[in-house]
Amino acid sequence: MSDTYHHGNLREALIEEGIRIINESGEDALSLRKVASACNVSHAAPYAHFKDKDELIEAIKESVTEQLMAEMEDAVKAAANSETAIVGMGKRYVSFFRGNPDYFKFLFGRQNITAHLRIDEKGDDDYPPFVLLKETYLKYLKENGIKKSRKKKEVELLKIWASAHGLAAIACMSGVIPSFDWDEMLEGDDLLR
Amino acid sequence: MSDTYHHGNLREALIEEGIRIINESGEDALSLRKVASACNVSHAAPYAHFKDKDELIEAIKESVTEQLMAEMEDAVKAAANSETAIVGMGKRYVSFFRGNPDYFKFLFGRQNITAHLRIDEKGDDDYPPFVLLKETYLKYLKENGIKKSRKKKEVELLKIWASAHGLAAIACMSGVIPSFDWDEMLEGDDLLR
DNA sequence: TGCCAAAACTTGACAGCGTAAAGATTGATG
DNA sequence: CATCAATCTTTACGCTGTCAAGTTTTGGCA
Repeated sequence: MSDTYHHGNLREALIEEGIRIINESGEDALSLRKVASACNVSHAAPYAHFKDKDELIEAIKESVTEQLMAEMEDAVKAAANSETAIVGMGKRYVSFFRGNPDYFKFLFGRQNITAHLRIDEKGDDDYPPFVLLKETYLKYLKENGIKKSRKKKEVELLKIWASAHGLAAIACMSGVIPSFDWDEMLEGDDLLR
Repeated sequence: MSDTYHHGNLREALIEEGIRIINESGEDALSLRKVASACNVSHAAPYAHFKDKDELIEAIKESVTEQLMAEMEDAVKAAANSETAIVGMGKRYVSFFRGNPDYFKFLFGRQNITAHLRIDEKGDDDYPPFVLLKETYLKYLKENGIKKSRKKKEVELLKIWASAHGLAAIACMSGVIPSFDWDEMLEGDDLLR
């Protein structure tokens, strides 16, 4: 078959099939050999386009990130000013990943934390650090006689939790940026209240 | 050797060696066979204690989480009141993972985001969504003629970034908690400003 | 005490994986 | 038309997780 020996667009096809497999079965199911055979190509063919599996995965991540960027740029255009643009971007960022949880797991990890965010509920397998934070927050409200609606409480709890978890994610999973002084950032309490 | 055929404490030994390997070479280097041979035991011996590799990994995660919990509980005890306890826990949470980045990667993912948090710097391979957020934030400051110290700007930027990223992490990587209404939470702007 | 079932561990085997080397096929270029 | 580089196939290797069957040890019961 003269028209299939040279695939013509194998690089893009591999990325596409890779994304499809991740969406259908998660990252663990992604193997070079499966992607190759999904493209009707031998298991070693990808090596003409990618140095190794990591390079294919990197290309897939770039492709997914481009989709996310398109959404965020859209939010910026739709915003009346920069301030609302920031909030809009944040919302798009969160909702993009909420609509594609497998993408987030693929880009950033594979753990499934369980945490009952609802104030009046709890689960046996809740992530212990979160449970501790939640209990302490409720105690804080009680001690100081603070009355808030359920929603307000949950929002506030979630904000604290997201700040800490997000900061840890950024601090630990960022490449080395030597000039940034984390200790200086953390010495005050601004970041966490 | 009657005293080594039955290891006596293989389960704990496997967990310990697993943690050691992760600390030394990262999660990718963790294989059942390596952990087993590090315990001077055949490659199938772990199956007497763990159903499969995932179950060993789960046990290792539990062990690491216990270490983290000990630190957080320490912070609670050291705090004068619940309010400072919250801030203290957040700090411990972040600093625990900063001191053990491999633990965070192991627990939550394997991605290395690159993002120049310093206002006056940038890198070619910065995570695009972060770059967009940063640029928009700087534009917002300029448009409104807001003057702040470098540090204040960086703190504020980091807070916004951490909120969004942390929320996405929580929203996407949490187990299903049916009664929690994410849409209700996200419909207002409280969470992101 | 002696025995026996269950627990702990070994050995051997299998399919799937990533990857390297060598050869076949193709399209483009001179 | 000849040639060469790019692309793809074939073959092979070691490593992996897992299973099945056999061996050793332990603990408890007759």
